[in-house]
Amino acid sequence: MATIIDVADAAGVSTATVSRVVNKNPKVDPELAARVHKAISELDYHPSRLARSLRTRQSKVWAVVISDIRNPFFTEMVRGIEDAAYASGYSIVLCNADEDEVKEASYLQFAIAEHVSGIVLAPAQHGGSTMDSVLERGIPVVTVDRRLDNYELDRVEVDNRAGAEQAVVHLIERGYERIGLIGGPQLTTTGIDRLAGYHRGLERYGRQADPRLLRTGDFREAGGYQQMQSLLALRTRPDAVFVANNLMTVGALRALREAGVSVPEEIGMVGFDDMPWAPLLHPPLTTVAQPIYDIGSETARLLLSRLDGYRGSPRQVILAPSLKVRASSTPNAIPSLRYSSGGRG
Amino acid sequence: MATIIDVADAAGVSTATVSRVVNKNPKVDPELAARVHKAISELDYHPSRLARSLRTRQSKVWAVVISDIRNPFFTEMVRGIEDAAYASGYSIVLCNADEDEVKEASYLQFAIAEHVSGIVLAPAQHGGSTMDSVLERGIPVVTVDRRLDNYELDRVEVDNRAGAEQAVVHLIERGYERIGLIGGPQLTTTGIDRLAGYHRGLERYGRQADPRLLRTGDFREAGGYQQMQSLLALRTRPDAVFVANNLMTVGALRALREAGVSVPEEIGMVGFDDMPWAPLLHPPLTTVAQPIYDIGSETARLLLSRLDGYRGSPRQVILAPSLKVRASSTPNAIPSLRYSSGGRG
DNA sequence: GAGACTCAAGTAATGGATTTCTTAACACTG
DNA sequence: CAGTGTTAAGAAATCCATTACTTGAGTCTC
Repeated sequence: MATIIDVADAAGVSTATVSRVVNKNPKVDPELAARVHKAISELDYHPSRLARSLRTRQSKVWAVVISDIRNPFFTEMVRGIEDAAYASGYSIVLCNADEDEVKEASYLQFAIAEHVSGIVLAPAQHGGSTMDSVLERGIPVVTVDRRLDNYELDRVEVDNRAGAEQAVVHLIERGYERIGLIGGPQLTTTGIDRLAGYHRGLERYGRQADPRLLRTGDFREAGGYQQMQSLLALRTRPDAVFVANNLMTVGALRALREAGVSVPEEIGMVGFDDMPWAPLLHPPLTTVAQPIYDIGSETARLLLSRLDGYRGSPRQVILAPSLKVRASSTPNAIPSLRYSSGGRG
Repeated sequence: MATIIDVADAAGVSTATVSRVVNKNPKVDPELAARVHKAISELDYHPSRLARSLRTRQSKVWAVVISDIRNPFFTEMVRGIEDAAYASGYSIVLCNADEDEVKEASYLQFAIAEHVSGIVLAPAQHGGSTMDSVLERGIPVVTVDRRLDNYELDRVEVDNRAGAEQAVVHLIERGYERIGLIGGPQLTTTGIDRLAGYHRGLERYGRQADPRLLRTGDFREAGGYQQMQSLLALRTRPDAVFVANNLMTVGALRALREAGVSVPEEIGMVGFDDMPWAPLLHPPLTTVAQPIYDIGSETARLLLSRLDGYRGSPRQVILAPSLKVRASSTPNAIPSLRYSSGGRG
């Protein structure tokens, strides 16, 4: 493997000159530059990022720490980040914290040690994550989807409260009376905000939440399944349920299917996060859709501006969710319509 | 940020001794070691991986180059890899080649430059990927899901041919006559093998493929949608379709839904790759299920054994797929049964 | 007790780049 | 033509750890 010294020797120049050529320093004699280029291609020389990073104290890499790689929401978001990063010459190291604060912390340590130039974080817990060591080192951080309440950072989210509120209002307007909730962990801001939106939706119609209909899941399929089973075990079941994320919705639907409960007749359903297969479910699922890819690209934009030297106060980008009404929440729909509506838009 | 020199000064020893303590070299005076440990924790010293990797010419990182991060198959597989890697002290850099050979090559270059200790690759093209530069450097590579025909490498796959064959045989036995195919790119071994399995399934019943019913997709949702539309435009449509991957199946189902075609009555469907939501679709989807997580952990196992010094000839691990029969392929099923069968197993 | 041997600890080379500082060549000015 | 300024190129320091080699103290043996 050729090093800069080999190239310098081959081209008959110093390593400094090779470095200048590689880094496109304009004040190099074109003839010398040509010799260097020739040597580089002949020796198939590729600068060691390791050595370069060690010296410059930065690498063109972002750490993207997400909470669950199996959640299609996050992977689609990562795509949005990656496209923007790639276009600006950055690579991404994807770290799956698995909703585990310890794993998250170890990945943040990794990011520091690796001298990444920026971090995107979807925190496992809103109050956790001691980011101090990261921030001390001046590494810019953007939180996405969820936020950290104890730090003032650039962040991108959707208006989770509004989204949940819309979902509940929609269910009320469709005539549902006993609206249950399978919420997210109260350690996450999305869990908190969506719960708040649920309450606000009810309040808008002068209703109060029935605590017996409230469940807290783990944002995973298994949690949705369990919590729905628990709701079904009630003496008086809810007649509709708002489920606060996509994976839990899958689990909840499975529980309903197994119990032979018909949707939307016996129980109406609205999920959070739209997915390509949502309209194909039985019945097609009403969801609160987030502009996932845009969330990713907005996040990248904020990080890029920091890396570009922006030193202003933290910004927040709040994107609007939108309700995709489909059959799972429309008991009074004409059956033939029920399956045709709700394209992916 | 503290360096090894700071620690050495604080503890009153040389950097060599600090390094020995950090690397758990047993021949260090316990008293000195204690002083070093004290200094390390007081200064909050973390060794620079960069410097360490530069010196040792290896880093405890694997590059995992997958072809499509939006495909849940790959993300679940990555989980399998990651769990095993993490347990052995390795981190993972996930690279999304996006079915693009150029991007794939650039990520492989990145992996070399980064001195990763191993590479997991799901190649975009079976004959492409000049792995020469990687292999020259002795970096162990395991291909997964798809293989590279021009290199002899450790690899993990499912028996794609058998899976496709099973799917087609199943459709025949359910009474379907004109069985179409939405296959994968013939640049991928999975695309090739699943096509071969399709043919073999037909042959087992003495049938021949009707070329008008064969379509080649791109393993993405949009491709499945288009190809299904194209099949629906035929004068004599197929009465069943085998779709060679999960995302294309979603697209194909969307096309059917939009065209108002009933499944399984007018057209029977079998998809490749089971997903949590497959039983929840309308109708519940028959699939060829792969042991995805196990594919990931087997891959990690092969890579770990190479890193452990194994120098033997390349191994192949072929896992068996299994057919999950659900309603989308069973036109004669008793309706009430149709929705209860097909748990996730 | 001198020479051989052990062994822990230190010194310094090393990995591969970047970058500050220095040098030398050249042009320009008075 | 001496003195100054400009500038490209080279020399060498630097980033931070690992490790081969060296040193020196202590042990052992005859």
